[in-house]
Amino acid sequence: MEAQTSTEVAAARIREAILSGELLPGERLHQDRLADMLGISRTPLRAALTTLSQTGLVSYASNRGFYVREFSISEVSGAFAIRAELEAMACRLAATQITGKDSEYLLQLAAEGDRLLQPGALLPENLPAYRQMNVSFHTTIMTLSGNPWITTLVENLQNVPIASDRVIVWRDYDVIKRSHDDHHRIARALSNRQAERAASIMREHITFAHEHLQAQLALNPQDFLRVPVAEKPMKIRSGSLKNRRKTS
Amino acid sequence: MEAQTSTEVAAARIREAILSGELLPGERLHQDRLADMLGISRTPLRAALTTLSQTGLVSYASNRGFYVREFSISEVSGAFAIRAELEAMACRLAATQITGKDSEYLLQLAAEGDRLLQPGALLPENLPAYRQMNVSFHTTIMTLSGNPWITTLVENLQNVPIASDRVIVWRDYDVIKRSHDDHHRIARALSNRQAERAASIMREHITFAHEHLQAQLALNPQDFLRVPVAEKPMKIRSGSLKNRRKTS
DNA sequence: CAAATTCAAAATGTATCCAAAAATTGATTT
DNA sequence: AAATCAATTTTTGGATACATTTTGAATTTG
Repeated sequence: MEAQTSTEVAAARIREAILSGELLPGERLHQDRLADMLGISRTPLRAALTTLSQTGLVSYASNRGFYVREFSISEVSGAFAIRAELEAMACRLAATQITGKDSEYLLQLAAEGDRLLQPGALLPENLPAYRQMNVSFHTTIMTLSGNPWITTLVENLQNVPIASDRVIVWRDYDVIKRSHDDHHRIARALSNRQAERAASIMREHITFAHEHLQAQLALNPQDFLRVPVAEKPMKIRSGSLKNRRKTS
Repeated sequence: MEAQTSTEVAAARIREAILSGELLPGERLHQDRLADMLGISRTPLRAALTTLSQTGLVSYASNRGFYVREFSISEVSGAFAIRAELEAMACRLAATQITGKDSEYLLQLAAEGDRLLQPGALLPENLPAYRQMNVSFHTTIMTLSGNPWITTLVENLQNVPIASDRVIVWRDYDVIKRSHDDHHRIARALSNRQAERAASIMREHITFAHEHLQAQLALNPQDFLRVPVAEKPMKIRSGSLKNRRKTS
């Protein structure tokens, strides 16, 4: 088990709390209270908040403290647009230098997706696995691009709550099926070193995901208020992050 | 004059020290020493280092401290490649929504460049002004794109020491002249809403800058060991950041 | 003699305390 | 009654003290 400093734990915990909607956009992050809730002192808490403020999840004003950052619709859209461009670029680069082993891995991920979609629907119990497969597929390609900045920058963009590829609208089977078919085509195009083709499919893949998400957001906003992301609960003490006060 | 917290001052000071080469890549950043050098305690210093580690200038390992981050050649190249792509994208987006006033400003910046290059060379005393004009030109276009992420992400890439657009190889007049001619063409293309044309020129503009910089780096590496960036010296106490020890 | 081990010194991580700034409250004035 | 201002409270920023981890050199052991 690797050693984790309480700053890192706090940062991860707060990050999850924000992405999951436990802490709402615009909400003030009182240092005393938060530190108390997490059971740590203000020093590591402030370090964690400083980290998060640089990654963009938290905003900060000197002498006024930290807030959960608010994202405008245009920022969310913008994040998708850049992701589409960067991941298309990743495809272009990856296609020129992909090895047989790499293609095999991508095709394997696609096959795993097939398996998870076999029932003719994305079952709730298969959602985490599918999500994991999806993340792996995208990050693998970005890694294969050979340009580490793509991974880094896209990671930044994932911090925009709704634009995260951890969000999957899993109710609409047809859309998922088609999206997964994109994965197959991308994997094949990369295997065949069809750079521009892979890039095009990827661009459309992400652009459509954006469009679809926006449509869903307009229809069922409540589904996105609390995005289910908690893979590993990462519990520090017991109880929720909110509604805890000093006991002394 | 706006209030600045000592954390912010320290971050700015260390940032400059790294970009200017005063602190060398890979160098260990001892907290006690650095704090002492800057005349502050470790608390704000650590906050500053945390900030810098998130922006990518400083690397960090838990319980092992902070280091000046080392960049591989491939990372520097990668940063340029992404910049080329993102700024080309900015051109594409800006072209569709540019106003007369915006074009006028870009053309004005180009005209200022003409004025600075009038002598038939980029004189050392004109270098800061030219650099400023160059930065303004690029950031203006990114702002006009309407996608704030472009500016944010490119700013991240600027933290890669050599890939910063504050670096201008000002000795080679022909190259600068041609590069500045690109600016004119980009400004005109944007004014005429020629999106793809503007994007193409911008991509080549940055790609060539990279190529030229690499060639220069191979020829005269010493020119890049200490990149002259200090516009505002930002002196905290007197003396250099290095070679100071506790006096007690 | 080399590798492993131990233990002290040094450096990092965290808690607590103090100072400075901002927010709030209440009184006062218009 | 609304606005203004001063005093109080709250909250943030920074310094110091303490705890934990790492490091490195001396010592031991095979």
